[in-house]
Amino acid sequence: MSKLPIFALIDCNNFYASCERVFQPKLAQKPIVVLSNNDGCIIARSNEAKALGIPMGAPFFKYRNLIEKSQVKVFSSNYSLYGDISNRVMKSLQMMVPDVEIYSIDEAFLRLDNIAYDNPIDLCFDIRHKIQKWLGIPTSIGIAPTKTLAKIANHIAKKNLYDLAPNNVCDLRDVGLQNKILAKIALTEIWGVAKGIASRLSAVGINNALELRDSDPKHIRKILGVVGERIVYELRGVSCLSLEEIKNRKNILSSKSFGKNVYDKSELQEAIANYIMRACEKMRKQDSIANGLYVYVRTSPFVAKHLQYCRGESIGFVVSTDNVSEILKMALKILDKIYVNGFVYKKAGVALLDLQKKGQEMQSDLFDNSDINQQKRMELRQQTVEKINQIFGKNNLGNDSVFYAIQGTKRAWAMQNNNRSPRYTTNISEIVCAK
DNA sequence: TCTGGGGTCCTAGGACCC
DNA sequence: TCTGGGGTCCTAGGACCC
Repeated sequence: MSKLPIFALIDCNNFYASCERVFQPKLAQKPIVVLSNNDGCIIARSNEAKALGIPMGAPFFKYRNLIEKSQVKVFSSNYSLYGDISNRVMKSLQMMVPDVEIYSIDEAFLRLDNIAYDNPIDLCFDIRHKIQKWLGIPTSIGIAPTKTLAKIANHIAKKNLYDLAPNNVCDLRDVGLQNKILAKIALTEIWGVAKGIASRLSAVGINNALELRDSDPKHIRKILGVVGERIVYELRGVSCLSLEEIKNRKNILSSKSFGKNVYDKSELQEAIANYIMRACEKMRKQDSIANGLYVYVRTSPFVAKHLQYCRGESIGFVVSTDNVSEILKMALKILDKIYVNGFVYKKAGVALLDLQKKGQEMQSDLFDNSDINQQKRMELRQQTVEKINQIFGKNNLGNDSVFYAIQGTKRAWAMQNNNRSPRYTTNISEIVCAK
């Protein structure tokens, strides 16, 4: 019989809040919340803020009173900072463990078998200790024979449930322990099970992780499809999901709510143009080209007195492309079609669709008679613009050094983030200063 | 006054082909 | 009156994740 695999899931505790604390240590033990774009929703909370009863995802304005009264420190989201610290965490993990799958900005799966270390628990203690010491970020780790069980172990580790993880490391490899614990795990605590699937399961009398584990996989497949069947096996300790390599994105979105009401087409054009630039930048960074484009605009669904409007449209490209100015032109053409005067617009977005690796594109279309030399010139121009922007960065208004006129300079629609901390690690003018 | 953004995978059903 | 059957590809939409 072959050895069972050993998976670990490491998760940074209250990640965004912890990042803010790294540079403001006086905030240790203090309640912190971090807000979404436009300071709209609460998307991260320190333990102290959770204890005050502030829920995840709640609209900020609904809790403003409580937050002020309890002197909760409020931050707008600072993705340059979180992204940079995340990179450092992942790099550190890769130094300690050969097989790492970066799963999200604050989580990674590790394979702990087949490495020279006597006891995986000791290794995890060591990893936690080092991430804390090197980067100031607290973590929790769950260990188990499958990814799905490791997720559950991590859930236990984070809160030290049932006193199984006094050091924020929970080892759930033992079947006897699994038998005891899974009955206490709600369906929605299982990775891949949310409200919809949980209610379909309880309709057939399955109400916790143990009952799901002990169900007939074929029966579950009929109800939930192959995804559900896989969860049953994973809960049984039969690994169906392995570590995945970093894959290029297949779609890239850029969409944001506006910081104020928008009425004019010209402002929507500015916003769309800027979103296209961000999306193209990401696409070109991963060396992909797009086969399609989606653009949408909408009013706010929360303002009942305004007439609602939401419309998007996608197109497929005849020839796949990463040409920014061509994509921009097409996006503005879609906007012409979907824009209707008279609505109060609150959000817009673009998506580059069906991306593929550059250089692996299909043979050009027979009717593609665009001039190769012109294509080369445009590519060279784009690369030059990117180089200049890389060197000179953005101006105070948020524009790149070189940008399209249609991107505008007023950016009246742009989002608000009144409480953003400095970009300590990615912007030289905002670096910590010792006085 | 004020309600996030960015992803993935799977399935069902229609179009189309032989 | 009787009107095949099987396969693939594509797309929209649902469900989930962080």
